Amino acid sequence: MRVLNPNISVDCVVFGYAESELKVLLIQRDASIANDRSLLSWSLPGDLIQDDEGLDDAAHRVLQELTTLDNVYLKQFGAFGDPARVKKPSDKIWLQKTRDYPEARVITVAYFALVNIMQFEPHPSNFAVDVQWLSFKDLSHDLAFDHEEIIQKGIEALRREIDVSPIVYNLLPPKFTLSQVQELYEVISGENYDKRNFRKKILAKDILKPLDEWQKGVSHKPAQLFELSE
Amino acid sequence: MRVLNPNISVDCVVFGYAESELKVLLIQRDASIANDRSLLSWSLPGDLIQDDEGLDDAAHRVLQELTTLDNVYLKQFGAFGDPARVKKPSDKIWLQKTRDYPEARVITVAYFALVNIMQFEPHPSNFAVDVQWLSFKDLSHDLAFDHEEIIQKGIEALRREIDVSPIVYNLLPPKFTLSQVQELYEVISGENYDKRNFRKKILAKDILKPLDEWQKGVSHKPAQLFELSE
DNA sequence: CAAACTTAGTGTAATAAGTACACTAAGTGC
DNA sequence: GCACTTAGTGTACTTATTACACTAAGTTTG
Repeated sequence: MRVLNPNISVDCVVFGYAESELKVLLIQRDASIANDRSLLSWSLPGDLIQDDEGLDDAAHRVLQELTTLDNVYLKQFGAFGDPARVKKPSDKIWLQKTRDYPEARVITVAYFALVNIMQFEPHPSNFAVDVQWLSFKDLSHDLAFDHEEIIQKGIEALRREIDVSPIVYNLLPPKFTLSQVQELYEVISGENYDKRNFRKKILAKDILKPLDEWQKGVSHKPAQLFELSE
Repeated sequence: MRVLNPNISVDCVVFGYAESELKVLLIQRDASIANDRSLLSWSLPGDLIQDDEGLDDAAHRVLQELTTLDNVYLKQFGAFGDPARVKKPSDKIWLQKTRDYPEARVITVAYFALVNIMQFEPHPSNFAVDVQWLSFKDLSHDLAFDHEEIIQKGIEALRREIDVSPIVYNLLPPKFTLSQVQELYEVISGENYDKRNFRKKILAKDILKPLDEWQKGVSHKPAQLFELSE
């Protein structure tokens, strides 16, 4: 039996990468409950946890329930508990319509995930009526609750991780070119790197395996493909 | 009016430094309630949050209430929410005796702090009957709840922070020698450094100001004292 | 009071890591 | 075949990291 804890939620900041841009997976909550289009603001996939599940489990479950995304790497990066997290009228109304204890103080534990947009096709389900990859750089300023702040902290956590763990390759297809890797690093860090130096550094890590395969269908010299070794 | 949220607590891992060792500030919970000495296990200073206070505020308040420590730098480093966090009989009894909802699922948001043992003299208060600095390296294995794991994660968070921010100086007295700094770094990281290289590195950061003062009362060449600039 | 002891304090050479920089190669489109 | 586009490569220079050993200034001891 499913008992939701009224005070604790999880939220997932799912990053994707396409068209040379970082994307964030956002959902639109079902507004039919209210017949009010202003409730159709974007929010992170997240929900209350169950009383008998772990935080990591809750994050996986919620992500699966709302977006059908399964089996992704999720990493906790912070808890957000400003008592004034819920101040927008649309958030209040939405809580009224959907929660058993709409006035409850809620803190949320935030996770980030990295997925390859092409491999994972999210679909809305449960109370999500739409799921979209939105460009990180032009996120609207009226996300639900404090989700804008959470996303901001999420990318900072991602930046801290980028040089110590190979997780960024989750954002790329299984076979990729070094230029793709470089562009991805540049998008995440907001800096530009020298091509030769970047390749030197990335190959020195010894985690990429060159393949006997080359890009196809590009109108210039095709690049060699690589994959993550192991 | 004070309304405690039954599901959310904060815990503080307060690090100190003395006798060349890292110490952790632990409290002993009041066992008189139960007349049972087995409840006298050590635990981190922590308690439920109030419904109308922020997480950071709660951490400061709780630390102040239990140890009288005030005005310390606290940094959030994780949320712990294993549904089986409470499994030791002594923890269960203690919750029964002290909490309005002893069976409630509780997740805790953990903070770490660094204080100079000489400058902050903690005293037990509220439900703490004793406060002690215990050596990190020989912490007993029967801390309350999952506090051992929290402390472990706390030191990992501290290690990540040590080279990017000057917070470690919170552990030292206002005036200190470079050898003290080195020893502190070694204790925290668990590694040994070359004296000359270490001094070069630490002085290159340009955050230490040499004073016209020297150690006194030591039976060897006295070392020059430094302070954190600004 | 001299010798032993303890920790402070200092520089240099060698190696490794990071940076700056420009041309040729291999495709496609016209 | 010429223009265009991105791939791919090496070297010199600068900066950071490492390894390493002796003298200095006190105290303690015999």
